[in-house]
Amino acid sequence: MQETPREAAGSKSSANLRLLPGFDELPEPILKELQAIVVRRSFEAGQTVVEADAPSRFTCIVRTGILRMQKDLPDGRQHIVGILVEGDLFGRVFNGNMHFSIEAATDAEILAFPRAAFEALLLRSPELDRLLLLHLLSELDRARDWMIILANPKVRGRLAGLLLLLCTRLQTVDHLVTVSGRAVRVRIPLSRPDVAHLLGTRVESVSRALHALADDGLLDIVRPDLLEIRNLQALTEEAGEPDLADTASLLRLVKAMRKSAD
Amino acid sequence: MQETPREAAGSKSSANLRLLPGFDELPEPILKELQAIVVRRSFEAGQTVVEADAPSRFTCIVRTGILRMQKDLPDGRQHIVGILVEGDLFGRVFNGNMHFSIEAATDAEILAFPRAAFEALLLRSPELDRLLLLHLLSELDRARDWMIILANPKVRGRLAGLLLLLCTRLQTVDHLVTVSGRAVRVRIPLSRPDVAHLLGTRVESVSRALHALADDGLLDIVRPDLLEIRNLQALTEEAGEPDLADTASLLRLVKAMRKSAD
DNA sequence: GCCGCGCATTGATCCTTCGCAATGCGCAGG
DNA sequence: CCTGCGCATTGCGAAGGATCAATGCGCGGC
Repeated sequence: MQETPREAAGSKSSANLRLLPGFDELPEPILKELQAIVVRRSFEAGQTVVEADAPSRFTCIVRTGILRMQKDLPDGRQHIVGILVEGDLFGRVFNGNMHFSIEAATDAEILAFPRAAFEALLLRSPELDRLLLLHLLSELDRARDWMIILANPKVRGRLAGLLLLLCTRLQTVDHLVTVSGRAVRVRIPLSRPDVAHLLGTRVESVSRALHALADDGLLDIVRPDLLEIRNLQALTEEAGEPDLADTASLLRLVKAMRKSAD
Repeated sequence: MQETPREAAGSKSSANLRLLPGFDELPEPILKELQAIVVRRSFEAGQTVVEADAPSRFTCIVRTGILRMQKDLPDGRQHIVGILVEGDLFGRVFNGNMHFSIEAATDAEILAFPRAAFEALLLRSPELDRLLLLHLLSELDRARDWMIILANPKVRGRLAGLLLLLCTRLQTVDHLVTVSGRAVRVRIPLSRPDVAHLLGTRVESVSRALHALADDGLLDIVRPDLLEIRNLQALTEEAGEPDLADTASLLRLVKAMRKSAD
């Protein structure tokens, strides 16, 4: 949030916090106070949202778009340690700064709460506090899922895992995951280099692994950034981790959408 | 905590909670209440502390020993997603269960707080709540550090990263990290298969990578589980991530101990 | 003291992936 | 329309790691 956003603080009223996941259960007065301190900020794809190790002056929620958390290595390379989508929360509270930078992977809009005010609110509202706690817990779960994906020795397996994770992670984001017939269609909001960094490999290997999966009929490559997963089951086995991403919920999604299509 | 510990609940009074990191700042009455509900439990190396996905009935703190968090894969393999040392906190609060199991890597003693009572206390004590929050944040940082290590394409680099992480992580544990002359001596509380799982590779590769580092003079292998790191700097470069583990604090440790040895 | 077992290491071979170079494709600017 | 640029893909030789098998080592049981 240290970077100068293209659009300065937007209208404070237009952001309906109640629509954010979990926020509908906050008591009315707390919502009002949040509403009063929130600042809306826009970023273009590629812009830096937070500099690594910079004093973090805001706690933020992603309103639209996709952000990537990344660590810049001394040799110039960078490693992605996670992505943030609609409704995700980021920023420090109470201590320290973030050890990674955050960049906009797509055009994005952020709701920012000045840190001091947010912390004060945290102390007064157990509900908000618990919301944050639960968020951190699930973030931790996700980080561990990611670790398991990364520990897969084969690029193919890691890629399969990543695709599954993205599917479940992007479910809630409009137009990125859709079900067509008996297949799941996914728009990958990351470039090939991004994916390669994420998986600890190179673009070429990603390309090869992806096409290998396509050749084996597990998925179709509609466009470089648009995949159609034809065999979720096989992909899960490929990843070697069944409950990795919440595949169950994905399968439910598929069934539900297939049923409604009947 | 569902497993039957060899020794049943120990004496409640003998556990001095104030000695735990962070706990000395809790207000007296809260400490008293924690003291009242805590149960001490012992586990032998290899025993299961918590079953994955089992209803988690306790929130726990490691008192002595090392635990490993691991995910059991359907094909029988298992992946380690983290280790817990003295003072670390684990267990769910408010929702869900853990998606990984916890095993004792060494003989271990833990302090267990019944979940319901602990949660009630959390709601009444902002200090305890914040302690948990901060703990989760640093746990998240660690998970991300680990991700970066795992994303390293070369086994050698991942191993270097793991060693550094272990050094800083085990600093606080007696007799595991010591400084002798200009070298750091570290006892690895994990077996080779454990390390291999952790790094997403096999025992053979771990062995080869370790001996390669030894051949290059970065470290000495005193015993299979006892390493003497001779060149922290080079090891850090090998890992490709400078502030990965808190190497700075390690260097400070080295300097401090060297100075005191003069 | 001998044996068997678990663990770490070493060796040899095969497969995967890396790393570099070249090609193909879409797109914006001249 | 052509050109240059960015990105994805493909090909190929070389390096690294996986895999299987065999050897050493420490330790508890007999």
